[in-house]
Amino acid sequence: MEQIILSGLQHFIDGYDVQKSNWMRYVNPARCLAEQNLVACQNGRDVYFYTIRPVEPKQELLVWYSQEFAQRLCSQQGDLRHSEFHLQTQQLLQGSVYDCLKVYSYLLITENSEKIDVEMLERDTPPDTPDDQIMDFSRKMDREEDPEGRGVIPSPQPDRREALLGLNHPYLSDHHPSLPAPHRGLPLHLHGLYGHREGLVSSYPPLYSHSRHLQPPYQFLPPYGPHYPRLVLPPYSPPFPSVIPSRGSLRYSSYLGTDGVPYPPIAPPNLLPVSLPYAPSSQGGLKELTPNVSPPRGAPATPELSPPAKPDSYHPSPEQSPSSCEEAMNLSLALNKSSTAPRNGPGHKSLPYPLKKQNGKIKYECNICSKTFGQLSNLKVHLRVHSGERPFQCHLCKKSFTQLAHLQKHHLVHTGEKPHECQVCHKRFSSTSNLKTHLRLHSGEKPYQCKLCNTKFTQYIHLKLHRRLHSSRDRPYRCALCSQTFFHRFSLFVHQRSCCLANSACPVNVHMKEMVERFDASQEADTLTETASTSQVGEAVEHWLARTLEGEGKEDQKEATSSRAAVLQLLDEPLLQHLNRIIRSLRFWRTDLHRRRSLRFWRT
DNA sequence: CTGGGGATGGGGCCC
DNA sequence: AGGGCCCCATCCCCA
Repeated sequence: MEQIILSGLQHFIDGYDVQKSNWMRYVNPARCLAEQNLVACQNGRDVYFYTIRPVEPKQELLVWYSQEFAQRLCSQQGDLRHSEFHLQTQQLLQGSVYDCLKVYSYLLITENSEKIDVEMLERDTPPDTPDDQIMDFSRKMDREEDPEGRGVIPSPQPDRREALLGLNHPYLSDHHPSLPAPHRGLPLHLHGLYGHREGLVSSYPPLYSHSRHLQPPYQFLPPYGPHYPRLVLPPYSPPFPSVIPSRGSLRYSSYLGTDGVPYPPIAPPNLLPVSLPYAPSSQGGLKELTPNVSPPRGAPATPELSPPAKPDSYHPSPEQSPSSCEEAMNLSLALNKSSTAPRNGPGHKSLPYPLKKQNGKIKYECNICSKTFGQLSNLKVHLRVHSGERPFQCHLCKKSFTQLAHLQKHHLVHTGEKPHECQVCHKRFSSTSNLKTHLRLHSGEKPYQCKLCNTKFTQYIHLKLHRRLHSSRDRPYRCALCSQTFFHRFSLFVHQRSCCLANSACPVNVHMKEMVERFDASQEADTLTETASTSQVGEAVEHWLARTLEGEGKEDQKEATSSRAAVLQLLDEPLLQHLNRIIRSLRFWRTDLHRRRSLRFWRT
């Protein structure tokens, strides 16, 4: 193969030169979609071919070129001023298989050359670079979205072979009306190589961009696990490397087999990476067809653009003879590897995530839920939540997990190991968090408190369950002005007199509303009948107030005492005056607390 | 209903 | 980049 540098393009792959080209020249275009057994995808400047079904010996390697690809091929025409392009286009029109492939490779790399070297940008962007100057392909996708808002560009679907090979094909025209302008000039990986009619779309960044949120990735990326046994690799480009099974999952089996692993011996043979949904390729495949040029496993079809293969880094040892599934996995791994290996020249890496800057630090944002992460690896682990990838499976119970650590923790279930001991009662726990929860029993700490009745709990879930009790009860007394409801008539009465008509935006009134609501839900209010006397209500309020103030800090006890005294003085007055004065007293006391910034009571 | 504990999910951070 | 550890949140089960 030869590599030339032209104006506006990076590389040119000549499939004619049998001395320099590799097995890629044996890949032919399929006559129909059903015929294809290879899928092509681009990663950086590398072109990869995946087998999507077993390839028998002597079987031709066939890849289907979509109409979308043909369209992009056309759209490039204006960009390629070099006469080489015209020559190739002419050859393409003649229907040469190799020429087709040749132009295919040509365009892949040419399009790629338009991209900014994001890795360099990521590395070199000064901290004060505005966000909008950071290359973000997902945003680009947003900007260039179909103006009509369609997530997928509809297009006619003639025979694709004809379309590509030029026999009456209408797509080798810049002026064809069906040519989706928004897709012109997009980096190839933003499209995928295949059209949408058969549901074949790229799972590359578009799926993870906000503009495509209507197409959640999991519908294209079935989660691994027992429910998805060895699915055929769908004919779209692979997801970005984070969704591809990580090397960690491969390592795990050997990792478990090594010494020093915190597992008892029973575990290792049973804990293996989960089966991947890649098509099992038959024995043979590429090797049978290209015995002299068989690439290293996982090598891209554009080897001169890729780092040399590192056999030791991901090839299983002989005793770990890879299954066909693992073969496919290794291909993915190599893809992953190649995307991160340093290479010369720009435009070999794309970002499947937007970059943000927060406090001068680069944040990696999830394209789906917009969560940001300080480290890319954290984002990649997070993305498994959306992709459904659960690469770590327990082979004892078939449960799978998104993180190795989770699997390790889970394994304690089978071993019965409880490595965390309470130093007080020596009870043992399998997790630190459960130990921490347990320690609250000894310390008496109950950090979760009900706002309404002040009941405290050691666990948040208990508070949540408790809250349901409040919400499940009927509140028959509704304020006609603000629709707030109460359990008790007198609560509604106080509410309407004290805080409903007042400026509700005033912080004092906001808290007064809370006060009334809390008293309404208190056990003191519950003990009162709806026909309770003034003094009975006043007494209940005082009692509730006193109890509420219990447990507050000593600094607050002073205010609590004086407040109780104020309440007690009011007990023998008529109810309305009674409560109003209580409220005024409380309001004053609360405002005073505000000033002193000791508001614990009011926040509870 | 409350409370205690087991199991798991997921993010942060460091190495 | 990935592993390891820690932490918090959550769900579930059961007494």
